[in-house]
Amino acid sequence: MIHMYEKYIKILKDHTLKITSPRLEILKYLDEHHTHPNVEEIYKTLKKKHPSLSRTTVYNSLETLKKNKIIQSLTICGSELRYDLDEGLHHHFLCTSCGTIFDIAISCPNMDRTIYGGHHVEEVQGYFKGICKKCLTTKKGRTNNG
Amino acid sequence: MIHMYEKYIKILKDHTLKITSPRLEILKYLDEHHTHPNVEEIYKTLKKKHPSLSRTTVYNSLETLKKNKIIQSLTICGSELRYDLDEGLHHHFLCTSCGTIFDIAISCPNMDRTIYGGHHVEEVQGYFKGICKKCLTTKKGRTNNG
DNA sequence: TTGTCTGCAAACGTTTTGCACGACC
DNA sequence: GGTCGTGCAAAACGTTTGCAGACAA
Repeated sequence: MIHMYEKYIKILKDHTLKITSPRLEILKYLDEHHTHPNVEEIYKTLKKKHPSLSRTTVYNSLETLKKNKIIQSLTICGSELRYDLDEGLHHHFLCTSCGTIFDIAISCPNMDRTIYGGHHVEEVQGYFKGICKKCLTTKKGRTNNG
Repeated sequence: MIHMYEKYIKILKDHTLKITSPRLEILKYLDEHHTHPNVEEIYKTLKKKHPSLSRTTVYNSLETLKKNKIIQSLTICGSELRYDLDEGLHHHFLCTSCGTIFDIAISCPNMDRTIYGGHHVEEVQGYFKGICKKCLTTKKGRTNNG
């Protein structure tokens, strides 16, 4: 795989963004890890390969990618921002037992409307909290990411 | 009105919580201001009447009320926490032009289910972003709370 | 070469913590 | 008298800013 970054280079080019190492790495990371990581997770992981990487750059790059609608951010329960590839309308489920965040592909007619009660809706985010399937069956009272 | 706090005293009693001045004032404030205020707004307003009030107490009281499902917290776009009386399922619309947060009483069949994809859903939050009715008609490009 | 991106250090705003005092059953 | 709530100060946390030097186009 000589061109493992080709896909991400194309995405950046399509948005007329400059091709930089941090942007490619972050994009690759989010493409390969659909775990809705926060800044710290992204930073720590990429820092291993690229020791010169700074937290500021991670923040900057995420902001740039977000503005270009390549990625999206989400926050559940007022915790830190988490990031996700922006791949169409989907919602998020947070398991309060294991801390995992799942994507939920929900089709809800009311949530697709662009006008609601006279307001023009541009963005929709749905957050669900509860106990995930896995934790329900194992019945282990685990706390966060266990 | 000798007993303007009676309503809030009852709520606290019903939850076997101690009746304290900060709790009553915060509850009263949220009941009278459905503007989804943040901690600073609540603190600054109540501080005028009760100069000895501390920010810590506001945080503590909000946390207690939240744990007892009397109020709920919300955060749109990763900004600070905002608070709201917990009055059944409703969602929130943030106007990116004037910064106002509206309640949206939406009835979406998929969002009322307690089991979704095998996961047990305990809480649902829907966030909508866009331009509100008022800003659409006045067409004034205002930025935040103007 | 020019404008943008990176990376460091410091600042910032929000929230949490540790602790002593005070109120209430 | 013991438990719980309050209020102060300090710390922690996630994020933003200012700036100098590096890099992509």
